[in-house]
Amino acid sequence: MRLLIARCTVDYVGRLTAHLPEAPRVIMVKADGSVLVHSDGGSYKPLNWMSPPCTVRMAESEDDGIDQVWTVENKAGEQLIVTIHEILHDHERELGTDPGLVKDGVEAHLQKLLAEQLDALGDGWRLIRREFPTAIGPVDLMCRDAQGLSVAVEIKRRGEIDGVEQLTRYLELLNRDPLLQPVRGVFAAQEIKPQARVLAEDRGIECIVVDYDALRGVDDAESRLF
Amino acid sequence: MRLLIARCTVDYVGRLTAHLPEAPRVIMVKADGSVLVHSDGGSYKPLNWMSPPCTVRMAESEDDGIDQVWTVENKAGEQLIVTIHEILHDHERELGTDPGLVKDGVEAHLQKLLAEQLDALGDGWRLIRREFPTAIGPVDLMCRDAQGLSVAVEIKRRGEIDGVEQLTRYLELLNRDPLLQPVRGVFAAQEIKPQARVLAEDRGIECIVVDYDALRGVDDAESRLF
DNA sequence: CCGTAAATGTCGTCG
DNA sequence: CGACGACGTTTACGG
Repeated sequence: MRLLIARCTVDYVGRLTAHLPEAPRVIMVKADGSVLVHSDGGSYKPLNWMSPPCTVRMAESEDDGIDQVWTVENKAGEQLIVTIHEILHDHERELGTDPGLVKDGVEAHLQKLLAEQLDALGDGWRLIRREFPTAIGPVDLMCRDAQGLSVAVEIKRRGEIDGVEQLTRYLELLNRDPLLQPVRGVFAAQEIKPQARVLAEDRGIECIVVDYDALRGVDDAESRLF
Repeated sequence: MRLLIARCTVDYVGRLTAHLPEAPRVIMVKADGSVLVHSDGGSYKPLNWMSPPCTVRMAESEDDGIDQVWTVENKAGEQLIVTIHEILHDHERELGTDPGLVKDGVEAHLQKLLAEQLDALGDGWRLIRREFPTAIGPVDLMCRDAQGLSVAVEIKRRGEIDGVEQLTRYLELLNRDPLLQPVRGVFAAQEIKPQARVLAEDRGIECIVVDYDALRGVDDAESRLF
């Protein structure tokens, strides 16, 4: 890991072309050769960057007002050209590999909790399987309701239009299967946007807002019993 | 801008919870209070972060093996807690505001070029308007073909399934308008994924792969004439 | 390696 | 401020 603060000009030529006029910025060079150029604001996204795997070629320059020119290139031939006018700070250190991030609360957990607590979706439901496979991708939960009819459940953290489209595609396909049809759809999310709800209900898809904390609470309570 | 290299533990509690075990990492504190925690590899996305606007509270610690505890919080109450065990490097510098990035080659440009060179889509077409407004959003290009029939064009850099869905929604709506219908659809992109092509053609939508460089070349040549 | 779906997506624009 | 679509989306996961 090398950290530079430098007055620099940066050009990217690849999927698009982008140019950064000269200004002081932070340049981060990671162990895998990737390069990030950050300004002193904005979000976590760098102004410009090159993702690994890539190679860095660093060349001194004789030109007036230019200290070095870095050419960072990946396999696809995309290039990031960093022209360094003046180095203001330069520090390098080995960090080693990171143990990595542990996450909780993403869609996968919501799916697991709902699979264990189907009553949050409907009374008397039975789980056929999670990640029920279809030709165009897996259905989050495939169930049978109390009447034994098929229900395809699409789970999202935030329910938006594309989630409804996704479920619609599944339903269209599943309803061609004589062993399953008729299959109805349920769109379950912690939050459902109004547009998504309108579209879903227009297509006969039921919307259910689920409470992650409540599901987790029940789960924890059950865990403590055993 | 403050750059730290430190052995640290990081916890995020907000839209999800996430934990980083102790390890040496780079911590970037920007002028707007945002904090990024980077490892020495991966891509431009930090392991953990807090986006602006947010506030940082830095507290010394008496605990054994803990130097400082930072609590970064945003308006929504999401928290990033950085526990610093040992500072390995620390540097701070004012960078000022960045002049910002200049881009070229994105979808807007492709749309402009196609609007000027409709013959790349079909002979004898007339442009009705770019960004043709509908209740559910603007259609990239609304045209009339040589027979005077309506054509809705959806433009993408990379043509994938959701682009086809988007165009399908527009067509469904537009075909209810007696002044326009029948409206056919054209899906134009620099690259069209096989699945997207199958879905589009299944719905009677024509797929056209456009050559950005060629369009730009013609455009440049025309520009030089005037 | 391709394809799909998720993301603490982020970022711009427009109402 | 919310909604919506683009993004050099990036990233993870499965066949």
